Amino acid sequence: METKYNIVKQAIRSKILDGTFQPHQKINSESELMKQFSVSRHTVRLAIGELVNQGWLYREQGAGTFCADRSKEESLSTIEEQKNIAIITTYISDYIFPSIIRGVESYLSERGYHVSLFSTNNDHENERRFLEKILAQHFDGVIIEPTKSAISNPNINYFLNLERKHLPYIMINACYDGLEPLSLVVDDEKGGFLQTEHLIELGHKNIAGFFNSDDSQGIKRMEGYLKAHRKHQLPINPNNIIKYKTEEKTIKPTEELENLLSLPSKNRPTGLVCYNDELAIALLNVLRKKNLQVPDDISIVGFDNSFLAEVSEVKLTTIQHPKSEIGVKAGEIILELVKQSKRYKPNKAMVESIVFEPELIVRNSTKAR
Amino acid sequence: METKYNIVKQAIRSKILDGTFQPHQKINSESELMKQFSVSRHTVRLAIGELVNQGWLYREQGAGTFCADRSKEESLSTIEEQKNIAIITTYISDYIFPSIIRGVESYLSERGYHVSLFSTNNDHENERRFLEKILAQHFDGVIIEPTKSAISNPNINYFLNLERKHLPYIMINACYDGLEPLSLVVDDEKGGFLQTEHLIELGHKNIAGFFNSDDSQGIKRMEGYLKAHRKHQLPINPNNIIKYKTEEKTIKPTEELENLLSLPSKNRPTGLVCYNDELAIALLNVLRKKNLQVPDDISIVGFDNSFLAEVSEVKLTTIQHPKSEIGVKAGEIILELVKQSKRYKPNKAMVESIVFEPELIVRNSTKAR
DNA sequence: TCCGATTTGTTCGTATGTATG
DNA sequence: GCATACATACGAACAAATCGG
Repeated sequence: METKYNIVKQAIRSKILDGTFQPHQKINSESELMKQFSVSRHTVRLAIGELVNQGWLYREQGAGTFCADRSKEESLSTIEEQKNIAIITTYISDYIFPSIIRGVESYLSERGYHVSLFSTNNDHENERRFLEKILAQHFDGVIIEPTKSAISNPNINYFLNLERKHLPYIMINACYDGLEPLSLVVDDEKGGFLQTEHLIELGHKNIAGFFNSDDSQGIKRMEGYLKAHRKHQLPINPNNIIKYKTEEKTIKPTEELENLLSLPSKNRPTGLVCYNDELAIALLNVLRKKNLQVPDDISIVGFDNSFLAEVSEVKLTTIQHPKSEIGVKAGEIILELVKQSKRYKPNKAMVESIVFEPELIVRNSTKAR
Repeated sequence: METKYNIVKQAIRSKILDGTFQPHQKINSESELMKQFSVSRHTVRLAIGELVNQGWLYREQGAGTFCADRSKEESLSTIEEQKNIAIITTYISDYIFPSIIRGVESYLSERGYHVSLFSTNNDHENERRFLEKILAQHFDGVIIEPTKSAISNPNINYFLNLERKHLPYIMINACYDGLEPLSLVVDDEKGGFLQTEHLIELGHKNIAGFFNSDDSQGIKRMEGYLKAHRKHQLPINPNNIIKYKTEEKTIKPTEELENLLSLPSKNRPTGLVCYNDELAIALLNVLRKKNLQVPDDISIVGFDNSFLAEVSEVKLTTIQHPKSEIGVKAGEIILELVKQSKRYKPNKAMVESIVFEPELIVRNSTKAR
């Protein structure tokens, strides 16, 4: 689908969906589009022709081509309830997302709704594609887990367009800057704080922290790590803070840990604060290879209290994550918002963002020294 | 309305309306129409293009242009294509299903389709509810993982109804008796056979097998277990075969293992064949508590080669499961079926059921004795 | 009201790519 | 492998409608 006319077509469609072209607004003329895309007039006309046929545009000879107003048809089709909620996550199969999705699905399916699933694989381009699809088709609401929430988001226009179309959406796990939607998040800073303080209270003074720097969860957990150090007036060694991107997660943290372990023993960390349980398990593997005992030689704290925490011979000390509960709550809230938007009720402020309080789960991977 | 392309268009339309062109009949080719009306190819294409957009004709590259079957007003009333595939699984978050779902989603979303997710939690009543919803709304195809595939299915009528409505569906992992849909399954009997034979070839003579009896996978893996015993003329001790229902999975197998371990040492099994990796990990926990070493004291074989196999201190010997590959294949096949059903083509037998061949992955949880 | 620049509508020609049978 | 048929893309020309001055 990488034909020239399709490229032109999708580009125009995107500008409609992200709100650049408002209903009845004149779009670029054929000759302008020819220059912009370096294609022949025929190709431009083919692209526009299909969009006209699909009801996105209308043409007026001598005047120009205009963005159609789809709101009327849409309101017709939203009357017959679709009962369809979209959920966009970064990863489907990794780790805790299946639990969140299950929570959403179980709540919604009991109420006659169904869930359409979109996975961005942490790629903004995919996120954009899915938002376009959701805007173009009929969904009653959207639950979004932001992609790369730590960096600025190029798709903000689409979210604003969701608001313009009164399509309710909520965010889970994190939230983009510049948007103020309802959101369901864990207090990640406090989580990171609890992880670190636990080790400090056990007498550890040299604590390494491993944090994903792509999403805001990682950044906040790191801030909690720093806060705990400051509160207990423990000096922070910058070398003890390892930040990694998602793509590097299988290599960089383990390498960096090996570096830390090769230091002279007085400089070597005695405790590891991990971005999540998955990473904790990966680091545990490194420690095994080096014949280091957990928790006797080194303590390690995970995050999420996933099944991984109880799978190994060393049961992980970790932080509770709401997982499927967050999914159920997300289902509840989105349905309430859908109800409000259907009834055109001035919102009763019944629904509010929720911040889940993290909680330390102590198992066998940490020990006083 | 006396433009050339309009003349051509009306002429073709007339031939459809007066029955000269019957549904699915090939109409004159573009070059023939050029001669007939003495117009350029572009003009012919313009005329045909509009008729295609209005649903009078459909084109097939290389084959020709055909008269559409307008009797089905249903397909027309859903103006824009929904491109919506439903997937019904037993569990969303358990284990390997996320990988399968991810495979389906990644394949379909790249092709502009989206996936609606339904989870039965292994309950036929839910399965029925979802099938009703799918029949009532508009979906282009359905991927189903059967619920409790080992016992007879009360929802068979719904599947027959899917066929009546020409709604393509395929089954993954297992297949209901009495239906002959396309299906994607692992050769579970061979898998169970490989698990067991591996232990036999390592010199084990007393091998316990733990099988889920709800789904046909469990039954078939058990049959493979029996077959391996027979092939190697090893007597089968019925007490060594533990069958459990899904609801019992957290309790019964571990209890039964404890019973087996409390037997006098000569009757105690030295190898464990597990329904899947998840169970293997659960049994591994029991063995740890009893201070038994794997693989020195006892060998254990999993199934699925999931992430669980590599998470523990003992890396599991297990059987390869296609996981996300099965999802991708399911996506491929369902789209092919959708295409065929849309085009009303007699199926080209391009698509066939696939049986994935299992493969033994040897790691550290098994050892010769 | 008319003019001219702009914009879309119709039609032709040509060439190459790709799927089908 | 080959002819056929549709798909994509370039170029050119003139017609018809619109709009600002």
